[in-house]
Amino acid sequence: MRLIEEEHRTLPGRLIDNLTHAIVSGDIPAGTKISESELATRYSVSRGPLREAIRLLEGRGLVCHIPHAGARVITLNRNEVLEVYTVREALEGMAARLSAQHMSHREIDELRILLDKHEVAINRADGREYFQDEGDLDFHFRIVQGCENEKLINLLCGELYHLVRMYRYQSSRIASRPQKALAQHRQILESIAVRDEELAEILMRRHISGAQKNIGLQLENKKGSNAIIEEKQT
Amino acid sequence: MRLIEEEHRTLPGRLIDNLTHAIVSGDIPAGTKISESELATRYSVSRGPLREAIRLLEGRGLVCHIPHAGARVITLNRNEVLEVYTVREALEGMAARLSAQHMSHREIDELRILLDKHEVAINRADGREYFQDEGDLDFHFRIVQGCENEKLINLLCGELYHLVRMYRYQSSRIASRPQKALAQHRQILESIAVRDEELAEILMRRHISGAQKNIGLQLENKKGSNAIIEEKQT
DNA sequence: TAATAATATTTTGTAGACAATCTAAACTGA
DNA sequence: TCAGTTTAGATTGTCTACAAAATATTATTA
Repeated sequence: MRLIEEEHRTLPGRLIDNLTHAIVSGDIPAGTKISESELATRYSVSRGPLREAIRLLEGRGLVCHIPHAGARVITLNRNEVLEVYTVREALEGMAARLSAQHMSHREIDELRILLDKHEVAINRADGREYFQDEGDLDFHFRIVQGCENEKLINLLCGELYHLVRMYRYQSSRIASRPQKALAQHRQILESIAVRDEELAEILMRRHISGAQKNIGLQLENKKGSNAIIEEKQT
Repeated sequence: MRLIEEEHRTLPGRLIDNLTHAIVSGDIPAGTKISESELATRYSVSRGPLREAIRLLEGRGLVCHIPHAGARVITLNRNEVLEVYTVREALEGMAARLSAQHMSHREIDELRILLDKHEVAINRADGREYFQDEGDLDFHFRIVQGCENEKLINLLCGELYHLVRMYRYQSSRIASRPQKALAQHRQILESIAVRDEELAEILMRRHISGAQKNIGLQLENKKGSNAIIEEKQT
């Protein structure tokens, strides 16, 4: 695994992208210790730029660093996953409200088309959950993009998005109920279409809160399984 | 200005604290270019640890970095300040809701005492706005602490808190209306005391939304004054 | 054999030197 | 005088080497 050879960028920049991707996609699993020397040789760079990249990731909260002991990919236990969803509820609720104010008719129409595609995918029943999950992210992603609040977009599409993806890869797949989620997406979109901010926010919050409950139940049993995973592929 | 000489910590760690404080307190004003060599000599460290600290701050969003051109302290224009307040509204609203669920009677009583202190400070009319502003932050700070959601606490007391402080130092002082704010704080606290989550969230949101409006009006006139401040004390 | 102490090895922290890039100043030509 | 080019300076990017700390290993003793 070498660096994606982009033309002209700086080493820390490339490392940041590579590491971020590796972490959120699960290539470097949660809890893994990050060995500077090993990664340095793997990416064939010296430790300097690598340390900078790690520090940036630490600032973004993807990695936690203990002095003289090195950095580890963060681990989300059940409680922390639920916390993330609470934050999402607040933030995406607001995003939905703002999108109801700002989204163009064009964007709304495009979203309708997107949801239609999801429907056929689901009905074809080839719908491996993968599709629905990615579709879910996609829908939420677009709503967030529509809110026209840069700060909100960065938080949601940056940090929190990464955490949610990490969790999805980390945990065993969820038996989501695509039809239900799709129906809720439709409701949300229509409330945005008629510019009902209040309703848009409420529906979005209910939608995410429901997902949170499902996840809470699902993680109920395997309480012990969230211990830090050690030494697994540094 | 040298490093705060703490016993045993690592250089990047100390630099992070020093720089963060310098930035949010306005010692290094918004927009300032961050010169590696100068800061390195000022803090008497080599550029390595300094670069790490800067990268972490970049990850936290306090600093923005352009390859081969160096890092600058971020600047908030009017619109961005308002955006931050929108995010605060969503997040602190949720925090108030959670605090209504989780705060202990003891914490609530302590907050009542705090508000009493604010009242005498205001009535004595020695209330330089400083007191009220810090008091305001203090109140909000405690509500957030009471929500028992680590993620939420980190976002609010970390990133956003820094941005709000930065803005306060950056802009000319605000003619806030301490009495009105205090009354709202009292309302919020009482809704928490009776465990009315719904009301607590609504009141908190209204409170912050109001502050946002004030700031919007205040920044109305001096639209031009938000240009990036250049080269001023690197 | 088990627990503790001492040593060895690995890993992180820091500094300084060199290379690449950008900025700005000086120069040339019209 | 102004535009464009070239050169000089300063700044950022990267690497290697060394110091300090933590972890792992071995040795010693009860």
